[in-house]
Amino acid sequence: MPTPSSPDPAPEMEIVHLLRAVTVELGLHSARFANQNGMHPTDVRALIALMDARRAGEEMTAGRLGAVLGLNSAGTTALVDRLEQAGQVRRVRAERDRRRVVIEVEERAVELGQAFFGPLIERSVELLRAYDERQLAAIRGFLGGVREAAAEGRE
Amino acid sequence: MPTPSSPDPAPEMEIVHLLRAVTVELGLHSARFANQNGMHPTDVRALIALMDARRAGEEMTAGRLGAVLGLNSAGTTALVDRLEQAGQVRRVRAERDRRRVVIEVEERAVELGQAFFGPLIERSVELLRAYDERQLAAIRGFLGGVREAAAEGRE
DNA sequence: CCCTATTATCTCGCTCAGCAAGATACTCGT
DNA sequence: ACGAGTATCTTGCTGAGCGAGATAATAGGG
Repeated sequence: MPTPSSPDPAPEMEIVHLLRAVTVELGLHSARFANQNGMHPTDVRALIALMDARRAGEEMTAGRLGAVLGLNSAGTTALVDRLEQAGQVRRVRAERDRRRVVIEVEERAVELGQAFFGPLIERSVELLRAYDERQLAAIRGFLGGVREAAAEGRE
Repeated sequence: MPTPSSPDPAPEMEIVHLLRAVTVELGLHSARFANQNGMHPTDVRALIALMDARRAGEEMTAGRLGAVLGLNSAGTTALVDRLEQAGQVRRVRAERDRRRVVIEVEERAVELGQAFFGPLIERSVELLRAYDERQLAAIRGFLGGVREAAAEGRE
């Protein structure tokens, strides 16, 4: 009898704990990337948000970036200052509305990120290739469902 | 043509991005828990580590906790001070080796955590119940594989 | 066309989490 | 019982992020 006092948890709990463990491990992985490049966790999150926006073809302004990261305006300015000084990002005043500052990632930062996260991403894609469409649908469904459940209650 | 300049990425990338999105969303979820209770992200991570240890039936000392969270000894002391003052944790000098300080979570913190994370966990278990054993094996395999890949290069 | 309300970013002063270095307290092998 | 080793705590400091408010640009009603 492994844990005699516990009320025999559902077998699904194993996967729930596994998902949590993965998020912890990915967080530590990002932290290593931050350390190696003299950055802070928030800087990494910012770069990820910026690259997501770029891939989606959307402009990322200082304000939107701060909102995504949960920073106020002062913190956002400091963050962009830091990233700009490190040469990972540049400020571009918007032509149309010159109050807005569009943040663009430098090619340098993109390459840095790919060099570090590339192997992990490749390994993940490899793992997925071993599964059939029904299994992939399950993975998609589970992850999407958890994301939705976690996103609930965001004001 | 959605993104004419991109080199047509593997369809598996969708799931990789989805996993990253889930980790971001879970991070924000934890941050909300921290905010609502006047805590900091590190405090939440500490409570999670403590409850994991408790479930595994292991003692968690100040030193081990600091190592898990990547804090040095000063930061660890400050962290435990904070949690103790908030009544979420108690210090217990070990009988055998009185240099060691075992950290135990107060029942109050466990209940707080279950009240907040319970619904999300329950929803996740529900999602999983919709899949057959072959699909669950795929989810386990993928998450476990990513965890292992991310854990590589941890000194 | 000006004047006001609104929006977007930045500046200033501060708080507090976490770090480096070292002090303190306890244990164990010889 | 003493010196090396281990676990935690103390001190002083750095810097990320916050609150409040300044600055700059736009949009709309008179």
